[in-house]
Amino acid sequence: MNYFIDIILPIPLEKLFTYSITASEADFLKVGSRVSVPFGKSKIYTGIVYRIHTNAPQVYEAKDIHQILDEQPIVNAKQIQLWEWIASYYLCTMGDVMRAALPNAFILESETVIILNTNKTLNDSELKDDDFLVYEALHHQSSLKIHDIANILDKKNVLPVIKRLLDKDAVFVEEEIYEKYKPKLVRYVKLHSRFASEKALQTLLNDLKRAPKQSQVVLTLFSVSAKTKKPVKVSDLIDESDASHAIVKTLIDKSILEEYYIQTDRVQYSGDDNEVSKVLNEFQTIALQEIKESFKNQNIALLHGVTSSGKTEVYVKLIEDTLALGKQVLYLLPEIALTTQLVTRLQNYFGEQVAIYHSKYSSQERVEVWNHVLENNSKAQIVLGARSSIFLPFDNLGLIIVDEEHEQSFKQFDPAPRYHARDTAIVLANIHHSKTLLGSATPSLESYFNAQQNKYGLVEINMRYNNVLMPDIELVDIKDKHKRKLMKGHFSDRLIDDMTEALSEGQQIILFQNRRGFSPIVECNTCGHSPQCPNCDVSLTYHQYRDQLRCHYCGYHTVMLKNCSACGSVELDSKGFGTEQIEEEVKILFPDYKVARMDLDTTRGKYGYEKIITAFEQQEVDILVGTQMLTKGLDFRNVKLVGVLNADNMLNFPDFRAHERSFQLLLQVSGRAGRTDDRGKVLIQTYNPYHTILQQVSTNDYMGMYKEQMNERYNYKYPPIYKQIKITLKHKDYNKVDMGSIWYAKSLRQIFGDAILGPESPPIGRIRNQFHKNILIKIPKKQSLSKTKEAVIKVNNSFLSIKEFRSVKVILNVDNF
DNA sequence: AGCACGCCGACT
DNA sequence: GTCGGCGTGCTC
Repeated sequence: MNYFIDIILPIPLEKLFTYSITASEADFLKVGSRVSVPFGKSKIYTGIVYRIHTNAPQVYEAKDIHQILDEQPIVNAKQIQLWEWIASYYLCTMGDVMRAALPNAFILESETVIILNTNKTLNDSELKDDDFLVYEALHHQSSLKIHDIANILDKKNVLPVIKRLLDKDAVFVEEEIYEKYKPKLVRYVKLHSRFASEKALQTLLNDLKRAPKQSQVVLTLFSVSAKTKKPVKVSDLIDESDASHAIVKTLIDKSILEEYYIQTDRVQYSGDDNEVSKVLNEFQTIALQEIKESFKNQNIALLHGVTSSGKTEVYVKLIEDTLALGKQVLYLLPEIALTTQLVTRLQNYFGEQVAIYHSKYSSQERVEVWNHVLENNSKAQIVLGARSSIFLPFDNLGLIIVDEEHEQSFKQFDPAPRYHARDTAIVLANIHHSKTLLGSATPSLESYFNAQQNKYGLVEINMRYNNVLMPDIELVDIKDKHKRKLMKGHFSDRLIDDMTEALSEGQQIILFQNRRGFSPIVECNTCGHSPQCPNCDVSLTYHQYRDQLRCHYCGYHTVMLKNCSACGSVELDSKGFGTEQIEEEVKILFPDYKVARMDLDTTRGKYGYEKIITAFEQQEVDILVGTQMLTKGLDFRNVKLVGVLNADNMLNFPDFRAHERSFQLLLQVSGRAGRTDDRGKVLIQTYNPYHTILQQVSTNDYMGMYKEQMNERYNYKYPPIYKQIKITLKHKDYNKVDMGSIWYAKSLRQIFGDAILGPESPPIGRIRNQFHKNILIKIPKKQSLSKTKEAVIKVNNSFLSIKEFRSVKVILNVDNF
């Protein structure tokens, strides 16, 4: 009997690939294990076993596998089920899902190495210059990688050189693969076993009398191990005994000490004993009861609790209950909220049982978390993670919490799979027959709609913790202030007055400036020209801290120009205002107070974010100026005043969700104000104080916003009433995308009629030298989603089979919001 | 996606 | 004349 396996490869191809295996391999292998397989001419890839069977492929001969990489599967059946759902729902391949799901270190790829053939000596004159350089280099280094050779020759295409050397038998090539995950080893020492007896020890101590340093190290070793009753780390021993590495090394060389290694975790929790969870107040208790009640009949509940109503405490109780049942908990958060106080808080309650998983973790650290979850280790009973943690190998999830459920960062946009972690989490929970709790102070319309339709249970908390009052939100009409000359820069007299007052009372202030679409742009005062990005259709934005012009889309940057590139005039002015400019203005208005800025530029680096937060928490900073980041999961005690410098730019953003988003964002920032007993104050500056959204924000009227926005969604056929799929076509040649998108839209219209919008050029028509076109499909709720997708795939396949369009990149984005 | 093969313009 | 551009086709 011949055995075969179908495997998933991490490449965006629809097909699975079939390889041949031996009977004993068939016996050993399990679905979900990794194998490495030869793929194409020379490469070796990592694949996941999807199916083991005995049906030989008909039209080709299956290759043998290269190697089995795991003794036990690293992916379980439930995960494969989830992967399949993602691939079919979000219109991507299993390979795409695999790449997103596994930590990088699990995906091994081979690297070609070039080795000198020592049995053959070549005459230098037989070789070309480049060939000779490589040949020479190989005499010094036993092997070279393609990349090394490219460096030596300083050119990209080195394959012809290697080919010539191969033809001359001067070198071999080999494919090398190596395990990327390396366990972290820590060096320990103990006294060599030959001194186990009392007598031998005495002799040793006598012998060491003439080496005081060494003897001190040995004595320290005794005292440390007596005190801690644990193995002694070399690093601790050196610290304790005040000795050098050299002395320890001598002792090891003399076989007085013995070294050994223990594998440790890269991420360790080293907190104190766990705190007992807090007693809930009456509103929280009611909410908890209602959630439990709702879970009896429904699998999903939406917790709508105003800012600082203490949702976290409710979660903690639910987590405790789930753990008591011996089940795992997944707690999803937007990426940025993970670096903050909430993590510490949960660790205080649950200590070692909390594992954290997000993109700032190195690939090695992720493998460790993955393995802990896979083994259902006590160290990973609660996983606190960003969207990608839905891919961890859970086996018995009892509860998934999606906190800040409305956050758009749960949706992955760029590489496929373009999944929404909240929606995928619900599917994951179904697979595990577990419960899902969505939480937010400003739920997304789709979730609230689902709750209204009784698809989800709905629980509300309308009181803030400790009965703190909701902040007083006031709209400031800056059009009027401008008219009456009451503006200083971007600050109204009202805002300045309130700031002065708050500062004089020793309280802190947050100023919020949404940067999106409103960055400082340089404009020539003479001709009105503003410098554009050479690769994208956008104006460059000015960054003061480096005196640079930058493009936010492709990363292009250049030094600030001295003259206008169009007319040569020296009168260049920066228009618009970003956080940097606000910071400058605050410094001038309040020179006696300390200002800090928090945005993408200042939070770069692993701890950039924490540093600013801590400084603000410790009240080293009086005024914090920042972007969206400020809204996420932060809890400051002493903030009296929140100022929004301009609410209009986000309201006018061309997107059907702009109003919903603005509402959410403004209420979230407002929530930063007044978290202690003093009532907080929020000032929102706007040119348009009668805008309904702003009115709804100022009265905290979620229902009003919901009803009005839903009305619009009905009228204009937008989600959550209609489903939508966005199709983006990209190409560097404008005519090609243009013709392609017209063709594509036409074919779709033949099936869906006027449910098709476009093709349209997006507001920014060119990014990284690629022209974009968008087509939108609006799907009524009653229309079968799977049928629709089948039709889309059909159109897509015929599109790709047209020769002229083959080079056009097509992106299918399901639920592109 | 990568990678090889193959055909055409711009330089030592 | 070669180098290197990218269009095309294929991967068990």
